[in-house]
Amino acid sequence: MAAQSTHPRVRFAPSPTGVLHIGGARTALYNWLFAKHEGGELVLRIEDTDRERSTPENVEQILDALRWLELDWDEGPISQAERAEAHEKRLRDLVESGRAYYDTATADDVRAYKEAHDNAGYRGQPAEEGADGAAIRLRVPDEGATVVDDAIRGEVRFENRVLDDFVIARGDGSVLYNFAVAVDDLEMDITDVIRGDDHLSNTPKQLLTIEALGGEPPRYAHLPLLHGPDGKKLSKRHGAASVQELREAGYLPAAIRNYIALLGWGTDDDTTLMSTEELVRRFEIKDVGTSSAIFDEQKLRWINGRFIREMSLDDYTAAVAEFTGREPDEKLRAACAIAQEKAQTLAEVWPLIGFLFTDEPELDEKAWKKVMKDGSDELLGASLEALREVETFDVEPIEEALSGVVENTGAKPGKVFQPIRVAITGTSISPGIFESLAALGRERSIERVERALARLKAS
RNA sequence: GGCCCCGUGGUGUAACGGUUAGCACGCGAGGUUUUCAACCUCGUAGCGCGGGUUCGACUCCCGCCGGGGCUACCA
Repeated sequence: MAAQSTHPRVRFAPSPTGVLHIGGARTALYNWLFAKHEGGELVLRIEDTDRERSTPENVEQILDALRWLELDWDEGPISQAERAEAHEKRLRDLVESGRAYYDTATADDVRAYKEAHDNAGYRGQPAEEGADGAAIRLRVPDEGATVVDDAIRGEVRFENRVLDDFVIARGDGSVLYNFAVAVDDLEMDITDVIRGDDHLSNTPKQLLTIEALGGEPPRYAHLPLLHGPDGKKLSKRHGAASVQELREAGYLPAAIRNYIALLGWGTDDDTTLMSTEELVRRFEIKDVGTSSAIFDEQKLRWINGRFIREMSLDDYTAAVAEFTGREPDEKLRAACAIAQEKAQTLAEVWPLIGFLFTDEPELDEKAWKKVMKDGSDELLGASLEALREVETFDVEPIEEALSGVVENTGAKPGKVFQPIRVAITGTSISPGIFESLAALGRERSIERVERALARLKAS
């Protein structure tokens, strides 16, 4: 096993498909939390031995998503291209030392071999060097076992006799992932690798490669995979499945960090809401669970709402400004002030305050029908009179005036307030009615109520 | 098929040989209330199945079932 280091070098390697999935985000977060908690450094390696997938644009999108999530790294991104020389050299070393050999066997050949040998691992016959299109395979020992000492699952044992001599380089000389990553981990002095469970079965290959190279392997930790609500692997079909989509849906980076940290890891004292600082302080890789989890957006919504309500007005205004592409000016700040308690996500804010930023709010006919009943015209008329007489158009005087209407008419508060709400916002859902009126201002409030009244009388 | 991992309410988790199986989201009811939220109270629902081991098993062992991963000259 790797030597204990007081200064861990942790590497993580998101797939550069252009989309940072929730699972990938969680892996990145755990790597980040681990590195911070242990006081080590985080190395970002791009898994781009597949050149078709990892276009520069895709890579940049992944980096963007990570930056937005506020997960920074100390070194990298390291790309395949800049490591090519090292890979070739190690490859040559292995062939020269006899630990790897040229082989022309096809996938069918390998299958046939296994069938003939009771599912034993494939063992090839070395071909002439440079034989046409020959790939290079690593020689796997026949005896013993390759054991992964996993920080989360404990020892996982793979019998060498069932492991194939696997291909480490293609016929054209280019190297394969399991070889490349093993060489990089070794040469870059990586001490800890935290990644998805789907790599557990690949780990013996990497272990064997490092062993053949005469190096010490890093410590591994394999995270259980994430699934969608149907228990299948999480994908776009399950709604928001990527960090980019979560961002568009109006979630806060800190809330996402809190939520996905809890997907597979929990505290011993039932704490749910945690600042990132607290996450860093409490995160222990050994406490990560072993069973796969299902991404549940409802709980994320709840956590996000809690984070929103705890933000300062300035931070909140800035977040809303960024999300809506507006200036975080006084006007927006005032609007945010009356809506902060109401929204679970940033996306829900604008529908609540948009009426303040338009001359004529869009009217929700359904809401109008539901609210404007018999007698609404009289109550609205009375409210209009009361509003006209308010001296200072602030929350308290407005409340006083409208409460007077409720008292004088003996109507239920809702009968008085809802028509006003629809009149000034166009909908039946809005921030507090007094706050909304005050924010809209005298002129516009009165004008809108007049307009509604006219429409009411006309019908 | 072979190899490997996993299995506590609908969801995320805690307890890990002895508790009325805890917490949170959700859901339901009530309260508060100018709408919607928020907030408060109460409630709902769980150890996949079958064998062992043990005085005692959610916890340990075995089998089964279920889910997932790998099994590429993909990553």
